Amino acid sequence: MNHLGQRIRELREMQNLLLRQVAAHLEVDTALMSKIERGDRNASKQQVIEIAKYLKANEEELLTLWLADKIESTIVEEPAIAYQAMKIANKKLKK
Amino acid sequence: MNHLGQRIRELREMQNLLLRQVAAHLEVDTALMSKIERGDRNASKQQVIEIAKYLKANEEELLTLWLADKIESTIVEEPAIAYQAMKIANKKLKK
DNA sequence: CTACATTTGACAAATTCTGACAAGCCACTA
DNA sequence: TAGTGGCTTGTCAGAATTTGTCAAATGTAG
Repeated sequence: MNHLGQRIRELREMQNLLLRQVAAHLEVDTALMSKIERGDRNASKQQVIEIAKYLKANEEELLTLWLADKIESTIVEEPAIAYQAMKIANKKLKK
Repeated sequence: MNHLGQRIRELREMQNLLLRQVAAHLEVDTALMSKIERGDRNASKQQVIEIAKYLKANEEELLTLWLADKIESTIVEEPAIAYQAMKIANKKLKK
């Protein structure tokens, strides 16, 4: 369960591309690319940008999913207080 | 700028306690306690719980601030997309 | 079976985090 | 002025986590 990976896989399969091809453009192992799509590993910001480029996807969309995944992994262990904490974080954001 | 540290300092000073005393109860160096209050270092969850105990504070309140700080440090580098990402993360939370 | 794509586990290298220590700063007071 | 007490800061080693690769396993279509 991973927003970014799911979306990447969707985009990749829509274009009939192989993991190997995307991985080659990132200059990483296919195994790593597989893990990124499956949510076993996080992509770096730069990798997300490269993926967007290669898949002709909207960079901001993918980065947003990437950030959402990071936020989720931050709060996942504390579901009971996550909502309140997000409210506080959000308040700071508005400044 | 750090929610948890500010609150801890507030609580500590209201009770006229020294950094040294709180640090002793956590069994850490005073320097580390100073950094936690100033936001230079993150406290662990267990440390937050111990601090709440020692300062007779509401544990959930402090943990919420602690989590808010973690969320903030996740989004701080990406303010432009943070709001949208939080919305996505929040949606997942509701399930 | 073969060929190819993907997944998985294990690992070393790289990076980040943790807490301690020592030195420094500041305010107060003898 | 020197001394004291509380807090802050920089640096460091060890611990913990993350990163990407490799090799082997699994899946899938002819």
